Amino acid sequence: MLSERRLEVLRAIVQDYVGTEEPVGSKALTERHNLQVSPATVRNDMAVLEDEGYIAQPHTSAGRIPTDKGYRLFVDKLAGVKPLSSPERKAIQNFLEGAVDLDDVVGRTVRLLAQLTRQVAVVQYPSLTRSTVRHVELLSLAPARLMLVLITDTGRVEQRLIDTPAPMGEDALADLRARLNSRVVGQRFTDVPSLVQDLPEAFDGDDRGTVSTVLATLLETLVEETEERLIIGGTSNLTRFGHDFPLTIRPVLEALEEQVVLLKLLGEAKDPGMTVRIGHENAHEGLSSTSVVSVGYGSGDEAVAKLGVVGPTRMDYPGTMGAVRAVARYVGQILAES
Amino acid sequence: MLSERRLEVLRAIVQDYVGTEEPVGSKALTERHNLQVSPATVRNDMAVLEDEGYIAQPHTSAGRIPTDKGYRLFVDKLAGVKPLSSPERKAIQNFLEGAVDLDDVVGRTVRLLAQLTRQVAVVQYPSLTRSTVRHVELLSLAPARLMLVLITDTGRVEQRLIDTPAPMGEDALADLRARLNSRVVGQRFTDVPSLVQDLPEAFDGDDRGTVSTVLATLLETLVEETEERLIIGGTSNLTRFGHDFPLTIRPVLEALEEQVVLLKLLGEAKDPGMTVRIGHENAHEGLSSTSVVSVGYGSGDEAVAKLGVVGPTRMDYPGTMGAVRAVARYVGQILAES
DNA sequence: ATTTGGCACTCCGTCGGGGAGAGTGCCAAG
DNA sequence: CTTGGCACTCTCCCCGACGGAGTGCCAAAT
Repeated sequence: MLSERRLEVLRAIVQDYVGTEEPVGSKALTERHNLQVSPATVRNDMAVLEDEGYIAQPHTSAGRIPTDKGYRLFVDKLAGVKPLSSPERKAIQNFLEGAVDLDDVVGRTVRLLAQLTRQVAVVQYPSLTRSTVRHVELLSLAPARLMLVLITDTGRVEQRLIDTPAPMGEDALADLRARLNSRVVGQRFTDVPSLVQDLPEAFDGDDRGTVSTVLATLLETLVEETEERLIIGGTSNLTRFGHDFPLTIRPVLEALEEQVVLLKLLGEAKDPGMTVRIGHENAHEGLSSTSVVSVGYGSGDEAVAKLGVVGPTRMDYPGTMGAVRAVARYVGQILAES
Repeated sequence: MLSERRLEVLRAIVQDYVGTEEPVGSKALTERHNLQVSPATVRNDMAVLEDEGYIAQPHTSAGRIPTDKGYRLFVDKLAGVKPLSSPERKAIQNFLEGAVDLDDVVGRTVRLLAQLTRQVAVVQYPSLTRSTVRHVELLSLAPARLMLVLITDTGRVEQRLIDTPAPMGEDALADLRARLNSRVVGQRFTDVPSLVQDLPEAFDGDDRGTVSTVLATLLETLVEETEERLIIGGTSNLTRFGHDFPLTIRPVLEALEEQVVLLKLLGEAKDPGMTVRIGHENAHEGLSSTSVVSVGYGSGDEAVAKLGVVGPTRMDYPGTMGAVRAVARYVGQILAES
């Protein structure tokens, strides 16, 4: 186990390196932080920290920089979550409250998060899987053509065109609409299949086939759209990445364009609370020099989706974590209200 | 007026510079293109071209590179639009045909365009202004709360929550729904206001106020959502920009994040056909070293939105223009079919 | 009048050497 | 275990030299 002072040295190294982006040496450390020891002592501690793999030196006779393992320890043991200032909180609330619909909420959130953290922000749309049904609507567009509209409690709307095997009368359609809604409104998406499977039996003749088609499309929509959407923002913050970034920034931009990668990234964070994945802890290779801070958010107690930021491993973890957590809370409030 | 050969020299300079990204000298030119003259002659021509402002040299005794004016002449007079190869066309068609809904079409288009041109692609959603109404739906969510759903002929769906001054009966609601649809279905969005303004008169008492509220929201949606949406893709291609790109790439990324800027950019291209804006021709400062190639697309004869690419002024104009035009055509076809 | 070869000149990019500076590791003393 | 001292190692930066590519101009040729 590392002694108290050595942990303190590690904390100081992380803080300085995050601030200056330059390897930090023993002398500078003793000056900037009032460790009550001499540079020589710090050097000894650094040697130990390096042996243990928490810090490294880019070249012999350069200062030290934290390794992924060092950041991990810093995040787990040494750093708290920095609460936002009260003006910041106000700004968040004001900014989010102007939103008119779900798209707008998500759009504002991603911009807000990018601005607050000065990093790349990622916001996942509220998942259908954990949502409930607010309403199902069936519209007759043409004799044998229906449109199915699905509205969720988070305000998301999905629509599908259905070509039916046979035309369906207005009465039967109204009947189906009513039966459908009475069964599924307020229910979770995952429960819908079992709730509607016997519906065709209430209809006769051609209508029975039509109802089956409609239900098939509905279930298909539930499955397909479980494939989640997300949006990103603040990519221009990547240019703040470092001096060497031609090589660094490219794979990151590529990874960010692959929604699949991002979804997996967010999905891997099992912890319902905040998750921080540092450098190589991210499975994706292009993100091996970035850290991802993510957290679930939702309209109620339960998380319906995730949001987070992607930035260089050398980031201000306490501040970033504070911003991410605060934004998630406020978005949750907004969603609950609407 | 420039002589035939001088134009030929300019063309050669543009082509070489686009290929090599390096200033091109007189000797290399005569070797690579079989101009039937000596380097010395080419040097004289270059001096003239430089006087006229078509080319410039980064430093004395370096080769020449085209200026914005040079590219402009190249695009207007010297270069055609390079048609895509037949496998490319096939690939486009296959890739776009798998799309299931409008979001998917637009998403696939932007990825396709980015991949094809290896540049940043921008695709605007079909505009509501020039669309027609396919259906309007009103749902009762709660006693005094309605949801308005608007479906366009391009498959776009907009929804709005409405808090009404008083509850409305199911019958009155059905009546309103029927009247509304009979008036506006198939009509252009711009014509809707005049077509519905007298609708409240058909209702009595509380309902009249409710109807007015609904119509107000409908008209508001038409106006607000005329503010167009767009998506971009292929930002990682920016890393191909040049060697000096830390400074170049930043303002471009920032501009791309400002949807307003992009919309204005596309909007400024008045020509219904293809428009190429080169370097400083773009009003936005951050885009002064980029060119924008854009074209309208639509489901019928008329353009309903635009798409295009943003890349360095040093780009392969014929190839890019060919790809942009081809993609626009195929997307138009897909939209017309659905 | 235009084209061509020749030639001197300019300027960039690169490479190697020489400090200066920062930081380390180690050692011996406190 | 801590501290001061000291020699050592690297990096970074500046400088000057050099090679090369390309130009501009001129005088001769077509």
